[in-house]
Amino acid sequence: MPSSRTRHNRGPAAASDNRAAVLAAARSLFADQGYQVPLNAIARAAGVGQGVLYRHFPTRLDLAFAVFEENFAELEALAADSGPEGFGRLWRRLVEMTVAEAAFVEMVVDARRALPDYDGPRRLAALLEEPLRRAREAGSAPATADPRDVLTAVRMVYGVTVTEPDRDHTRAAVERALGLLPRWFPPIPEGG
Amino acid sequence: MPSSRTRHNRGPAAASDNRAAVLAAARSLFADQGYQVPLNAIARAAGVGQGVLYRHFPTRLDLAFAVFEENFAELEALAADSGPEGFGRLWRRLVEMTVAEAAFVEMVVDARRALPDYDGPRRLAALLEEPLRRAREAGSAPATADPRDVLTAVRMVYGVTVTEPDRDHTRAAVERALGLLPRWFPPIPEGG
Amino acid sequence: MPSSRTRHNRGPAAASDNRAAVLAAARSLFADQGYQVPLNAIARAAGVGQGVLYRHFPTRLDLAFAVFEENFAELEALAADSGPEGFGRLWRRLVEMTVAEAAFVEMVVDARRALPDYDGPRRLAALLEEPLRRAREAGSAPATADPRDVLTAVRMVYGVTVTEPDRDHTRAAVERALGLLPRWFPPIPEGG
Amino acid sequence: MPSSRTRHNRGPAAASDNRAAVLAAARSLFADQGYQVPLNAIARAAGVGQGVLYRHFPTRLDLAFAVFEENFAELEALAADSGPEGFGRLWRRLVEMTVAEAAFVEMVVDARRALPDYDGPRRLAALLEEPLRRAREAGSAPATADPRDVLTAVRMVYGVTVTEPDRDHTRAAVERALGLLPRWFPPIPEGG
DNA sequence: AATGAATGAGCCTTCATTCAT
DNA sequence: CATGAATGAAGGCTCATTCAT
Repeated sequence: MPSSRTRHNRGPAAASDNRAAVLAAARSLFADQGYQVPLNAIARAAGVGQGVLYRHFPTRLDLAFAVFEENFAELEALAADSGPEGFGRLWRRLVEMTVAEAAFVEMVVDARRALPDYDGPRRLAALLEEPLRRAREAGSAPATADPRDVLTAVRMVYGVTVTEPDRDHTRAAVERALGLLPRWFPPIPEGG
Repeated sequence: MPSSRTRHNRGPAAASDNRAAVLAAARSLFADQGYQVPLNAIARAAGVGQGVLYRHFPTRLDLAFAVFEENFAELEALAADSGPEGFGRLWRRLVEMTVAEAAFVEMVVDARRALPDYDGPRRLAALLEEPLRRAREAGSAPATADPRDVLTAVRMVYGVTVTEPDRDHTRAAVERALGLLPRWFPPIPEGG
Repeated sequence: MPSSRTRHNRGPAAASDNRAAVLAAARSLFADQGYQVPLNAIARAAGVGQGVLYRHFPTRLDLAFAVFEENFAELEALAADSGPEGFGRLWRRLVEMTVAEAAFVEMVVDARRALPDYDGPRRLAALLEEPLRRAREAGSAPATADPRDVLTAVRMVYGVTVTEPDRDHTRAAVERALGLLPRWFPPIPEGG
Repeated sequence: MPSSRTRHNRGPAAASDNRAAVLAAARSLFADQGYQVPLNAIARAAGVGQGVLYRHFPTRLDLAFAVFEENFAELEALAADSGPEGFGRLWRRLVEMTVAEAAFVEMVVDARRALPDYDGPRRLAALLEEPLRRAREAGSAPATADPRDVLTAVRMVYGVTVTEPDRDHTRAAVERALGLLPRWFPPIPEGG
């Protein structure tokens, strides 16, 4: 009999619901408050106990991995796109993610520090390989263009994003930054 | 006779030594651990009590202002340099500072947030004005080159720096980033 | 196995015990040391960690509200008392509370400062209304007697209490003070 | 040769100036911020070093004694006043002091706690003796009126003063309190 | 398996008091 | 004697992590 004074323990069946709620809350708070947002704030926003968070995600990194796995998956899906526009779309999405979720980048940094053989950057490089090759073949990228350049450019955009105190100016700041990159990094379409 | 349990009070004459010790410790720890390093760690590293730090620098920003005022001064001195190479030197020094002391950039961000009329960015833009004008006249920068582009580029370099978990790779990562910027941003000379 | 270095985590079931322990410790220390007693002293006296105190009572005022809500409730119960003696009992209890728990008064002052629409004084005035009306009707209070007079008299008794350094003399000092008030404020019965 | 970097050490001749400056600052800050105002705030307001304050007044009590000795002296002068109005003036001045300088009362309390044979209250009682005797003889105070009643009444006024969060209402609150005291305590004249 | 409370270390800040010059 | 800096204890608050139920 559920106590009238405590929340319902909904049992094992709720586990995946809880996990999803934590992930959604984490994504939202990572985006709003950054990667270092207090974990208890995430649990609270998810409407679950602290224990649930730790059960599903023993460390902050585990949680961030799960949150941003979706980002990886989305990027990989986009990379599988065949057209000659593939690289452009991928780049634009990377920029959007960096702007909207700087925590994505911070997570990768944290992971590389904590887990020496974390493969995030390699995974990103790998998914960029083929679209970039096609761009080179199509002449929309120079022969020397390399996935590492793209990852570096993402880090550059990240730098502009996190040093902008006024969110209303972030887009303009990022546009100025993109303007400094080589032309083969397509700019963000207006209003995008 | 100084107590064996408390540190010696070296008297007011030590004030400037202590201030200098705090500044040195702060510079070192800002460089090593970033702008958000605990203030008590700085006091400890300087070999002074907490109170000394607060007496000299009531807030973290006051401390960072004092530490990085030297950076501003150095850059302004460099900017007063005449020759057509002025902008190149300034840019290289900005990059070095950003790499060695990412906290410099973080301080500016914090100041802009906390003190709406903080003039750091304007001061940087102002000192870039003249060297950049000369560079444009000498044809080593395009007519459209603007101090705001330079500040944006610094933020981009910052992004690369703080996302590099392995300090041994920072230089290579920054070089790759500089390679993506327009040619009028001179690269760092080898071994520099 | 609980560590020998850390206290036992008695689990959520202990929550209400802990809350009660904090309240009891707070009441005791408020009475002994006044409203400004360090919060960590309260946590220590309650045998709980700092966090527990902050979890249950995020601010000093929250804690004091909880402690002194009992006082309000007791006074309201007393006020519901019918007979013509109602006001006399209420007054005597108010005096006792003020003497034993000057922090009660200090809490109301703090609340008025921190929360402009704190209703403590209005609540006290309201509960006095009816008993005082009956006292006026019974001729034991003058027609002009007003709840505000009663609250003022409580503040006067408070003044005598907190300026008495020797607790053994507090009763005598308060009796002298009551002797200066109009007769419709019944004195404390001897030995009371 | 006075250093250009530190304030002038004005030598022994300045001692009494400094003492006076500290007293003036202390009176002002005691009145504004209460008896527990930080001592370094007093030194700062007086424009002297901490050491000066401690040299002249080793403890807070020593400082408060010196500040409020003037109050005692003023009251004693007033008490020497012969007319039948003597007590009334004395009482009004006591009330004014209590309202404007609650720290006066707090000092007496602190002194009684710290120095068991502090004679402040006796001194006050003594200076009240004669004026009160005259008032009794003139029929403006009852035969039972006693200096201890007056001191108690001061403590009552103090209670009203320190529990008033809004300084703009202090006068009204005190007037209500005076209205509850026996008639032989003359009220404050309007606008007084 | 979920709950949500407990713990305590850590950091921030203030201020009474001491003391070299 | 004055100066004014140094000290460090104290207290406030937060949050990562653990754990009884």
